[in-house]
Order: sequence, then C-alpha cells, then structure tokens
Amino acid sequence: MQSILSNIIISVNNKLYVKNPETSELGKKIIEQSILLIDEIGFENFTFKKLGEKINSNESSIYRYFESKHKLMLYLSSWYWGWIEYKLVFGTSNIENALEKLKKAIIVVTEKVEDDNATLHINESILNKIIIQEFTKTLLTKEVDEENKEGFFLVYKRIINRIIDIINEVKPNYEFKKSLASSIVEGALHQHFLKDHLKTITDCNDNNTVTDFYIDLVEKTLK
Amino acid sequence: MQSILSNIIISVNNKLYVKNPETSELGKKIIEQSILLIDEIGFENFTFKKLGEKINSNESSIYRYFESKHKLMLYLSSWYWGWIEYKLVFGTSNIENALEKLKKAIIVVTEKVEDDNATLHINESILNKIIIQEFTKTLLTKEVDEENKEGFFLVYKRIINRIIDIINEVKPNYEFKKSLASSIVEGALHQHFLKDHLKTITDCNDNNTVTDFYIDLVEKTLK
DNA sequence: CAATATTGATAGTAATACTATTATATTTGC
DNA sequence: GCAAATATAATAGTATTACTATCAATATTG
Repeated sequence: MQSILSNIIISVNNKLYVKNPETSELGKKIIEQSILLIDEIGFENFTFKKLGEKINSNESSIYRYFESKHKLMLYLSSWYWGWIEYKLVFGTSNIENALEKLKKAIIVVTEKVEDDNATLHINESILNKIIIQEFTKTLLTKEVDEENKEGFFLVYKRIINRIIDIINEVKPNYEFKKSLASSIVEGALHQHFLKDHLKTITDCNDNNTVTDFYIDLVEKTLK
Repeated sequence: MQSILSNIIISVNNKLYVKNPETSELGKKIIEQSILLIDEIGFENFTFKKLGEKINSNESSIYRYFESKHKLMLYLSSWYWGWIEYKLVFGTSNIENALEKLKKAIIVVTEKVEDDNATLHINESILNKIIIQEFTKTLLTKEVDEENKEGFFLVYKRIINRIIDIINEVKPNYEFKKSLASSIVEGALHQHFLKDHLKTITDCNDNNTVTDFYIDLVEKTLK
C-alpha cells in the first residue's frame, strides 16, 4: 500500500515517553526494533536488555526514552491507532452514502494490514500483528482507570466514536451504537487472533475475511 | 442463585495442576483465596508468596498444587467455563424452540454472575469478575498453540461449539456461525469490562445490559 | 572550541518466579 | 496405638526482571 503522504507523522500523547523517539536515530531504532522483537518473542518475554542487545545499544539508553516496557507498548498502540484514524478519516471523506461510509470504516479497522510506506522505520504489517496479540492486554490492567484519565486511550476511543457517528447516520434509532462500534474494533482483533490460533471457533480465513464477517453483521443489524 | 445440585464438582484438565486442589483443605483454600486476591490486586501483581501470607501457608506448599500462577489462572478459567457449560446445558435442555434456546444460551454466557451456592469455597460472582479482567490474557500468549494442544481451552471451545450448534438450528444457512458464537462469548467479557472502565464506548449499564445488546444483535442477524 | 546534551558501561537493588533441602506435623494402614 | 507414609512449613538459594544511579565517552550546537 502506498499512502498519500510519503512520511506522515502521527503524534502521540507526550506522557507516554520521557524523550520523543521521533527526534533521534536511536529513538527511531528503538521503535523499529521493538516492534520486531515483541513480534518475535512476545511482550511478556520482551525486555529492554534484550532490545539493547538487538540494537547494539544499552538498556540504560532505552530508559531515557521510555519509563517502562508497558509505556513503550502504549506508545506503539497509540501510534497504531493514530495511523488507523488517519486512514479512517481519509478513506471515508467524500463518501456521501452513510452505509457505504460505514462499510469503508469497517474495512479500515478490520482488514489485515499490509506494510505501508508511510514511515521508513515502522513496519505497519508487523505492528498490526503485535496489536492483535498485545493491545487488549494493555487495557486489561489494574491501572486502566488512571491511564484512561491520563488520556492514553484517547485515540482508540476517538476511532470508536467516529464509527458511532457513522452508525448514527445509518440508523439513528439503533439502540446499541456504542457497543456495536466497540465490538467491531476489539472483536476484529480477536477474530484475527482466532484465525491464527484457534481456527475451530472462527469462520475467518484468507477467503472469508474478518471484514466480510463484520460487514455482513452490520448490514443485517442496521437494516 | 440456587443451583440444582448442592455441591457440584466441575472436573478440570489434570495437566493444569500438580496435585488436585479439590482433594484437601489447603487446596480449597488456595482456590478460594486466590480468587479473592487476584480480584483485589490483579493477576500481574499476584504472587504465590502473597497468597501464602493470606492463607497462613507457605509459598512452597502452593507450588505443590500449581506449577505456576499462570497454570492456576488456567485452572480457575477452566473451572469457570466448566460451570458455565453446566448452566448452559441445564438451562437450554427442554427448550423446543431454537431461537428461545439461543436466547437462553446468550443469557447464560453474557449475564453478570451472582454468587451461586453450588460450591462453598468458590465465590462465582468474584470469579466472574476476574474472568472478565484476566481470561482473554490467558489466550493472548506466545504459548497458546502448545497449551491449546494440551487441551487447556477445551471447555471454552466446547461452549462456543454448543452455541454454534444452536445457531445452526436457528439459521442453517448463516455463513458466520462460528465467528458469531466466539464474538458473543469473548465480546460479552469485553463489554462488561468497558461498562466498568471505559463507559463512553459502550451502551451497557445496569438497565441496558450486555445480554440485551447481544440478544438484539443476534435476533437481527439471524432474522 | 567550549558548553551541553546524548549515549554507553558498569554496578547495584528489590522483587519475582521459581527449585531444593530439611524439619515438622498429620494421616493412614496394619 | 504406633510406624510408615504423606503433607505441610520453614529456610535458603538462583537466575532473571525491572528498574535507578553514577560516571565516562562521544556527539552536537551555539
């Protein structure tokens, strides 16, 4: 996929980092390689020490960018959802018909991501893989309320709110707009996970996509 | 809620424990108090040392029942889904009408749990709370494929398969039975989580329940 | 080129997730 | 009722994690 702008910058809540990784080579390397390493060994096994070895830098240097691996994961998530929001806004602008707009929105939030050349140091396809595996876990913590107050999930919620607005255009009297929208966004991650690991409890695969399931579901629900 | 049998035994995959906790007082205390402690401090902060202090026992004694806190969580999950399956089978037997049966199944898997007197040492209501917070995380690991092969998620998948069968009775030509069923079960946990922590992206609350959302969704989807 | 900021190297700490060993209770089987 | 077996408790120890602190080396910039 070729994105519209050749080197977009997605801005991320500055409480998520100590020093903005976009401002230095080391910072970008941290982002680039942390995505690859988390994908490789999983977030649980990922440590700043291992990342330091991978990028020939030092644990202590990474701590100058991120307070903890949890904050780094929140940063990556925030970047990811910021990028999805950009594609969502861009992709749905100029679509007159509300249902068509909703379908386009569903495509954006549910389809499998191919690498985008939007940024040199971020592999969006692998980032999508780690979001599928790790994002829900960043919500399911004892700290969620405080972190929510700090605004760490704002971009994610804004995407859901944009979808809620489109659902409202399609069917203003539908009672469960918010739940439907949040179900699509989180549920799509889950269906992608199932298709890779628990194939017997999903219909989704390469022919029958997660997007197909949700478009069908939403068409029937909002008819 | 009063259950049908006064002291049911839910059998759990014996690879999940070293020694069956149901066979001793200490074992039952481990189960009882681990549920309370995980609810209190969260799974991440939960340790066998802290649990040992809480039950006036020793860390090393707990290790004789469970290899790791992860296995203990899998045990609790397995027990929980086993108990839900029991309620599902019991609750849907004798219902002739397929759609009514499906509605009953949705109620069982999506409703908020009240304490059941089925077991003395397990507080089902609090167990439900920790399943909402922690269950999805037990799936989202790098070890999911091996653990799935070991059969650790069998009961969970069996519940989903039972729902798939009922969906099939209601609408045999519906294309996404499996995805719909898995969406309901996982999605319901997520909606409960949102209603407690991210209220702005769900419609669910005490009046408008998670169950209402899913019954409405399924009725429209399978009409 | 001097001041400043950035990075790297090393060391250290408290906590975690265990394993191993030995001592002390408790249960059970004859 | 007592010996043998089993369960539990106490203590110690290990490797790893998730950091913090300090100081030296290297770049950058004004």
